[in-house]
Amino acid sequence: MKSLIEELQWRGMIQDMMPGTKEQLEKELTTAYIGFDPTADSLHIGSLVPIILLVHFQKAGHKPIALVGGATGMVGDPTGKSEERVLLSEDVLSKNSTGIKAQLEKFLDFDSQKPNAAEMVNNYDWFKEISFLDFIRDTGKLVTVNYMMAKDSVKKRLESETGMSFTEFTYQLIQGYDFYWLYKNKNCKLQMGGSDQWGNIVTGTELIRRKDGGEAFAFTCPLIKKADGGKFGKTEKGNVWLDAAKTTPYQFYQFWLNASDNDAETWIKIFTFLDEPAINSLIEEQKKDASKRVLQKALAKEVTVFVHGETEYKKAIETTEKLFASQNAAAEDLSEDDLNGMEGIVKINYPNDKLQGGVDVVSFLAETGIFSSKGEARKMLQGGGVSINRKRVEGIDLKVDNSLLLHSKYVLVQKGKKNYFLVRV
RNA sequence: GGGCAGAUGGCCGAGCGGUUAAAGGCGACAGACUGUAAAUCUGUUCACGUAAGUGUACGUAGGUUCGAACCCUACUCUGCCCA
Repeated sequence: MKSLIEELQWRGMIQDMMPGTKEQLEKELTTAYIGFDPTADSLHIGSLVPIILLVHFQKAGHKPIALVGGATGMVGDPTGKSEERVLLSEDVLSKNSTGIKAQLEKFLDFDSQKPNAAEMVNNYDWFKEISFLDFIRDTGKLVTVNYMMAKDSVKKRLESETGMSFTEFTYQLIQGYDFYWLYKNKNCKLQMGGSDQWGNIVTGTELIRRKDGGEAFAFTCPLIKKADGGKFGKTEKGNVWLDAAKTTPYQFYQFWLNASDNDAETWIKIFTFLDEPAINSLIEEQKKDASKRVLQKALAKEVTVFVHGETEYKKAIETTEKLFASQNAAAEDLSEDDLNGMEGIVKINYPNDKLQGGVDVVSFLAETGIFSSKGEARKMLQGGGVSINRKRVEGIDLKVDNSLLLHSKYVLVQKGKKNYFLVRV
């Protein structure tokens, strides 16, 4: 049986680790925390890694704490940012914190009967009590500016054109204090986070040592990137969210299914709970015939089920199969139920009477909102990027009228290969 | 308070009186190829318009000029240096 750390190492989820972390975890039930930034009212898949880390942690019998950064969010983490951040208002922050809290509750076990029940905290709760003077006397005094300036996140900004405000400079102290507070009040001895958080985390362990002579531990996981160096978790529509209202389960499923071969191999270890033999055999299979995309399918399945549940996953699969499995099949073969039952693709209503006399494609595409203007629709048509009922629209002279209706009710429009729209008249 | 430098399209970055809706790159979108990959190649990329074109746009406000992203003035913001 592998230890938790060994398991995470095999999955490629550990970048840096403080000495003694493994021993601490083997010694006793340990409490650990990860912070989540309330920069939006929903988490996106970038936050999935820390969530999964917490789940692994809890599964291994330790106690996870999810910290929502109500206070730190007010300051703004300068890490990885080349420019000063715009401050969020208190309203927005509290709304975001609430949204994030609700999502986290789905993934961790908060059953307070258990000794390792998960807990959720908001650092605003303790920071609101602390006065500025108290903070600089009790905490600021313990850390030298020299120490703080040596951090990468600070160094980079000092060298940059835009500089850095005092507010952001203090960020690491605020986050460091969080760790100290949790150590003191919740016996939390471990902080995890993305590797960009290393500097902030270490400030925390230093504070614990200097304020209290205590010993605390930390490890970080690598930041996820695509193999081609692109940003992870972005699609043509922007972020991939965990909230089904923002990113439908179908779109969510598609995101993972579209992972490149290289990415799929890395990601399946990180984002799923499949064990080593299972993953290895999938990788084997993938190597034999990459075109089957077994890795992508397994990855997409596991993650979709984890986030949205079995039922939504099944619907996503159904829609996927209808749209992609038999791509040569005529759109006319899709039954009315098929069309209507496709969850997650964009559905648009269009007034029937407009169609009676026939509408030119360009206006049709613009008026349905599939394209934001006629000019844009035309450009895409001329580039050959639009299909109606699975047939490429050649030229821009096509009239859309009743004869194109499937089941006298629907028009299936594709923008590019993967973006489907169902227009109902 | 004083001096210096700078502010250009989603980002980076050229332009320094007319041929500039503004080179080049990145990113994004689409096409070809394929496996709903990756890499590569091609096209598009301010808005509206079939087009000709029109409207906006080079920090903000004025000015000089037939004509200004480009020259002048003031202001705002940012960085650097000095006090």
